[in-house]
Amino acid sequence: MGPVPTGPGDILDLIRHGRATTRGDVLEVTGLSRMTVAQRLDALLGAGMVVEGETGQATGGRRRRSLSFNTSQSRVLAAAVDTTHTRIAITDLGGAVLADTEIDVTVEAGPSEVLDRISSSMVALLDKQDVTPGDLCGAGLSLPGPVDPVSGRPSQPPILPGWDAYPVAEHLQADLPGVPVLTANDADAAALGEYAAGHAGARSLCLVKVATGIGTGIVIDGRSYSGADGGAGDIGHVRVSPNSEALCQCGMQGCLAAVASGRAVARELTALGHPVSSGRDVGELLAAGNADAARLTQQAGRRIGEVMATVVCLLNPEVVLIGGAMASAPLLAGIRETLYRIALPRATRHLALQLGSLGEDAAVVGLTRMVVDHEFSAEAVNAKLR
Amino acid sequence: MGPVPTGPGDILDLIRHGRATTRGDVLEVTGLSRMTVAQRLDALLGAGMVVEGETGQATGGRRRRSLSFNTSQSRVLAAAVDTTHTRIAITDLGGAVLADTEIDVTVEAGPSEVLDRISSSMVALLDKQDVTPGDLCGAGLSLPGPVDPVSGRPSQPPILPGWDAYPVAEHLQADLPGVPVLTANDADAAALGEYAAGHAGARSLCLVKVATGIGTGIVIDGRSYSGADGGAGDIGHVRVSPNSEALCQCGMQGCLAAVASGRAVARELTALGHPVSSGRDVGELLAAGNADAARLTQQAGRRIGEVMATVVCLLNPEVVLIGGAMASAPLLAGIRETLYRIALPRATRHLALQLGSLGEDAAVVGLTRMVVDHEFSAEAVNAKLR
DNA sequence: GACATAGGTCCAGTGTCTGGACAAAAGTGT
DNA sequence: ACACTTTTGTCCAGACACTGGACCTATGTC
Repeated sequence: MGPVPTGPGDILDLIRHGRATTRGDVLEVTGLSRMTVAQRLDALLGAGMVVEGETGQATGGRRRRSLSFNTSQSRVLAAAVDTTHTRIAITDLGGAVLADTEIDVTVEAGPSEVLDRISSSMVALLDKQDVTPGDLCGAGLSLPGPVDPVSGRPSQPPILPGWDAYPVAEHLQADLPGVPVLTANDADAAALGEYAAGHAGARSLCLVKVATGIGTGIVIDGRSYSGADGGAGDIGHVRVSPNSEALCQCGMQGCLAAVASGRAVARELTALGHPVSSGRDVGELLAAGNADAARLTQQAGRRIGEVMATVVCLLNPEVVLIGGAMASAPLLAGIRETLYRIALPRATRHLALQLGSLGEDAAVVGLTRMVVDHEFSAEAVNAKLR
Repeated sequence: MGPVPTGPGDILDLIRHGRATTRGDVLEVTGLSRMTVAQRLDALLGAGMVVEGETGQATGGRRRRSLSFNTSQSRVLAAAVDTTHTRIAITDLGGAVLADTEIDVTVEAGPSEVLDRISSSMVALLDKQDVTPGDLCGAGLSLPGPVDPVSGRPSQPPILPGWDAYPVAEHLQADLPGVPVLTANDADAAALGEYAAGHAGARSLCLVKVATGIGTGIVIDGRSYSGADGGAGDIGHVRVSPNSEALCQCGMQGCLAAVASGRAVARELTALGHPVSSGRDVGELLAAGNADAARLTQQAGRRIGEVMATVVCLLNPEVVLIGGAMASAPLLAGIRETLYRIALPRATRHLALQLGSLGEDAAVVGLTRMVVDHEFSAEAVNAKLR
């Protein structure tokens, strides 16, 4: 067995991560000979993994042709499952959404029924767009609960009854012959999406998803960190109000989620005469400019900021983003207010705290990135190309 | 430039991390031919990086000779700086302390004076043990404050006046010609030490250092995580008692460190007639079986447990260890009590929460590990051995 | 002493990468 | 139009490194 010193995959990695954008760059970065680089690029161009473009750089001679990852060589099918609805999308390999749909299905119906419904919607979406499973390089699914990083299965999820250790990927694979299926936690996927879309250089990024529940996703050095058994980022059940009587879904009292989640804000809004129930409903009121919703959401943000102060001190992230259905100016203002007051100045000094840029698409984009990172890793590509 | 497909360094990595302990293992894991493996091992054995041992495995034929990293091929000089004293040690490459000394020097004296004193003590210790700088493969120094992961210099330390961005490594290098000097935060170093000594397989480990101050070190996948600018793990200034009037060193009120650190406990003990001031003093009272110290330390543990609940929810670590001068049964009991009551059951279900096993040596062992990881990385070894 | 396992070494063959030379392509200037 | 520059493609002999089989030695057990 001949070894693969510097295979095409390694070159692709350089190109995908922007460390080389022309042939000259590849030559310089790898130190390989021109012959070898030409060979590698032949393979990559031949396989359609890389495409050439033109750069307008006028240097007094022939212009160098730019190299870039071919994001339209195939598609990714992504499904972002949330408690009451699921977003399904077909994306190109850069995370651009080519087609999407949304179905109303509550996770409480259990994995078998939910996944069947997702599966048939996926097939319908593929059909409608004239995409066959063969056009897909992978599929991804995110869940609103912890996912074991090794097995890829739900890991003792608090709000997904009957889902524990359910073989999610295997279930979907039945309708997607030959397509690898990856799974992740929704906040983790969203964090990876925001990382890929706008903060690809950041050493550490933290996304707070505020919707019906509250959770965070952590990206360190470009890789999702999900903890020993997938439970990392679960800040919804941190005790913030020891004396509060607000009962949380988890059965405890005083959880952050019990006083600051979409569910909690919805309850307060209902009491004020705006009958809503989910974080998404609150988001709609916010978008409509409802003053009560803005005030209560900002108040929730202040409580979330308390916990985020600890998170920021502990992780010292470069970027903190706010996502989820309730992501909005009032929420950001509330979080910012408490965070900057409570946390050590040194921890917030270089911190970028802002709203996520992808909105509802974050998880879908993150899933695409996961699939692409997996299917176009140096090893995978080296294995594919002889 | 000939590439290095699978250099000796890669083989050493396998051996160092216990993924191959015999020649047969190396053959199987790498898939290389016997000839090549023999060549690589010749190089490693010849350079003294690997030594052979005997295994008593009776398999009905010739016994396989075990391969192990040669921990006595050279030495590491480690200095663990704490607020009032510094521990200096010479270790072998496995982290075993061969000689050590301690000097009383307060960091408030400023970097130049402190490092001069450390430097001369280092030289004295080397002389006494007949070790020359040439026998060292590296040196490490840990500081009780954030260290920038890129520059290796103190990064806006709250309690190290005058140390900000001071070129620590360069200062020490003057007396250690040709010896690479690495720097780290003390809790990070201690976490890495405990990881190396007893939890080498853990995906994520968190060490809480409770001494005069409170901080944590985080190890993920065998590598220290210190955040965007070295500030990760700084939980001492998380607000736990919003209404407390206890003023913290940092100028704020209600910090964890203000109510649960060694300094806080010492103050309370002094009020009870035991005149002490540092976390170390408290540790001595604890060791002597003082009941007041035990009670107050356990009480401090309860407060620390509150914050650790958040930490555990956020990071979902596999192992949490208690270290620092106040590490003791009462402290552990206090932390355990609150943590298991407050945190989500799923987060603590598989959690190993215990006292660190290295005590005062943790940081020194961690520094050794840092140096060894750096100097005997696959790339470094491949570069050294042709 | 027969047999099993671990390990060393020789050697021809294979395949990959180098590095220099040369040429073509695609620009810019006079 | 012509010379010059920069980027890229291609040819080729030589240098290396690794394979994989054969054969041998060392060190065990039964």
